Amino acid sequence: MKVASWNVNSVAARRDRLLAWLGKQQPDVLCLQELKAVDEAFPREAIEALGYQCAVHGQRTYNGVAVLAKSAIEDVRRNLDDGEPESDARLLSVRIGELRVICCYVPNGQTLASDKFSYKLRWLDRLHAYLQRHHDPSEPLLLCGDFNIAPEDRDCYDPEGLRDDVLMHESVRKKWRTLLSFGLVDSYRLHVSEPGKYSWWDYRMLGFPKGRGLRIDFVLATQTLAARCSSAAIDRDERKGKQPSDHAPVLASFELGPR
DNA sequence: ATGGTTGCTTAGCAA
Repeated sequence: MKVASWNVNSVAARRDRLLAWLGKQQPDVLCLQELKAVDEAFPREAIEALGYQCAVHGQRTYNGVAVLAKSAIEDVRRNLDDGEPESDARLLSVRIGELRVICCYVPNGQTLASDKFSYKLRWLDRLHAYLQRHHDPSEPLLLCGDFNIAPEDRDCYDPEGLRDDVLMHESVRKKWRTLLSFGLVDSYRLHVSEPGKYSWWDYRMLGFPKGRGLRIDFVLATQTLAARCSSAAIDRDERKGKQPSDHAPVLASFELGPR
């Protein structure tokens, strides 16, 4: 089973690239973030024509997440479901056979002093509580998405210079460690240990050509799945060429034969 | 050199 996560930065702007990538990579499951489109504007028919089912949680202008799958999607749940007022479409949870897939778009945080940053920290607390409330670490569960966190120095092109960046700050990394303490493993680091592997490069300041990236997109797996993870990759080539997203897709494959 | 890009929505915000 091939799983991928990709922040497309507008599903309308990335429509042709998305369809071409699906046709080429043929993932069994794809989590999308930053649709920047309402449900009605999602290119459902074109994606279904490629053999996928779609669960979409859209929003006008900002945010928006979706899960695509080659087999049946069931029990679709939206948002963090904790009674707090939520205007952002940032979380979508689905069941695909025995597997639970949660697609998330963690708030960026903008600047350390902003209200958006305290919202980010609180949102990560709420996500951890959501996992504890609805799930058990013994389940086959994947948490995929744009976490807007570079967990370690090897995930950043300039760890010293960006120590106080909202993607790097120790307060955010602490939330990351708490989140993974639920019982989640970063599938990419099961297979690749070297630094300099990134999933996002800023459009500004020639970020991609200069290699100024961070690894902030992940396929996280509970131990039962992590034990069956046979490969992981970042499709850096997808960041190249005309009108790319600022994020590259991240991939992980799992051997889920009869047990 | 304190900028720079992209996308959505139309001048300002978010990333």
